[in-house]
Amino acid sequence: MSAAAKPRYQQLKEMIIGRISSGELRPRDRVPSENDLVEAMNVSRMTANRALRELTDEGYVQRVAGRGTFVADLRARSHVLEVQNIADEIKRRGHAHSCEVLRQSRQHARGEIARALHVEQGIDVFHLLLVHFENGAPIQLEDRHIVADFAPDCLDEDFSRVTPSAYLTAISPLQEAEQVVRAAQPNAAVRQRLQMADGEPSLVVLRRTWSHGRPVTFARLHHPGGRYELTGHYTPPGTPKSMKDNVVELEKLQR
Amino acid sequence: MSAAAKPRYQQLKEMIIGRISSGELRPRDRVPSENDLVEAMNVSRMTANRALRELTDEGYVQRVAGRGTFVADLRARSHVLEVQNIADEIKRRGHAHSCEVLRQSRQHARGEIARALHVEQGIDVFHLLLVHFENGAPIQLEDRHIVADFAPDCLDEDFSRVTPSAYLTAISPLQEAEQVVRAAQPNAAVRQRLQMADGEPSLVVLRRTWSHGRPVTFARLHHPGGRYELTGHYTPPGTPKSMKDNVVELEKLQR
DNA sequence: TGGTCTAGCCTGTATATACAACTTGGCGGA
DNA sequence: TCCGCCAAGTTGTATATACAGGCTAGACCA
Repeated sequence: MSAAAKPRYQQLKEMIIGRISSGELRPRDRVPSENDLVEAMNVSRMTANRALRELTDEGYVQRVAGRGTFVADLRARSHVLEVQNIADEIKRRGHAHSCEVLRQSRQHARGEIARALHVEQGIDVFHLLLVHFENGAPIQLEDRHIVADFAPDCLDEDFSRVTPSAYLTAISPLQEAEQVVRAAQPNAAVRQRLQMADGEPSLVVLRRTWSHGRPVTFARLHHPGGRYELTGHYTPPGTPKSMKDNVVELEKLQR
Repeated sequence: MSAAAKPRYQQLKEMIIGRISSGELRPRDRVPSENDLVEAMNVSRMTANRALRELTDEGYVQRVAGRGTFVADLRARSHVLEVQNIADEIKRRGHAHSCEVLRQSRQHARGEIARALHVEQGIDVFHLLLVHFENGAPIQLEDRHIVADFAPDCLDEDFSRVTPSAYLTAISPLQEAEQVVRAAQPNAAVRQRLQMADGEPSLVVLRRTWSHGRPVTFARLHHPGGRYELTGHYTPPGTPKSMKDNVVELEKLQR
């Protein structure tokens, strides 16, 4: 295994990402300044600057000239995850989110679930089934399996208060995600849970999430086609900040 | 308008992006080396290095120690656009792409189209309607409007050979894109064009694309729910390249 | 002719230094 | 007390310099 000497700026970045991931540094906490790093890590200021600047570009921290460097809000880097947390999305629209837990149990992984999570048949997994409501109307049926040893206390959690997504990212930051979006005809159970009209299609998102190099959770998210849509916005890298502000303006106009 | 002095590394980046956008520099062409820029632009090598390094991070160029800096293949930066070009996506799967042009006309923008493109009612736009086939099966109905003065020679183009997406990015690189994904029941016309079964839902992507700060095209892309799905993969920024290779492995395993 | 080796160019990284602009807190004067 | 101003700390940028390591073409030798 190549323990090849990594560049020092990369070492600095990984050290800081590690302290954020571990929870030692929390959003809005102060990150060591360039001069702190110069003294503590015995590097030049340009090297410290490069590390912090790249972390800024990557969304981990925010920097303000004259004030310092701070851990970014999770929201600020949510573009990586897009629709990560339905509750946040609903609140962002200024609506009320509520949630009903239908199932919260321990199971043995079988078939599709075992394959999706890359685990042996029969390994312990938790199964969650819950419905999310926006202003009282069902908007998402979340059918999620979680590798048991990743979240041992999963059965004790009250998921009507904290969404599984928020719970999981609190345990360990999501590192990779893969998702598939498709349109489908819901079966009777899904249609009933989501109070969907006859013939109304559903938008299904299958999402698998990795942490520390292994899949830890696999979710099937069903949404009523008439009440839900996925939105995305792409800005190419390298766009000066001033132009990005214009884009936000355009988005507002669109609404 | 603030002609505020931009940083010199940013000026360098924009100069090079401009030369790529204009077609003066084409994929695989050589980009001026750091020392070239030092002499030609009268900057220090570190400044030239920063400009080229950031262009590398952003996918515009590729650098090889000992050889030089080269314009990246368009494919290499496609992650920004995701499903940008259906033809490329089909070819990547090793399948045959073909396309039938149903309409290619000049119109006056009205209602929804005018609003989506941020133009006055009655402004000239081009309307394209075409069906894309994967191995002979219809996979996408593309209903696209293009601001006329952005692509004046649009009516002369043979879109059965070059997709509108490729045509548009050749005129000027896409700068921002916004998209909405929803599941819907197709109307009879769409269902017939895509040879969809009764009751089969469609996956609809609405995509609006900006260039130079203004919307230039608005597309409605209908797909048969049973034959098409959107996939996405997210890796957090700052992941060392070695780990990204692992992710690719996982993707392959998944297939 | 064919193989080897080296000079020269290129990127990648690291350091020391400098100046500008911004923010905050505290000091001092009105 | 309140206002203004300045010093210290911080980021943002730019330069000059240095060394390591990859790559290539052409010189050189057998």
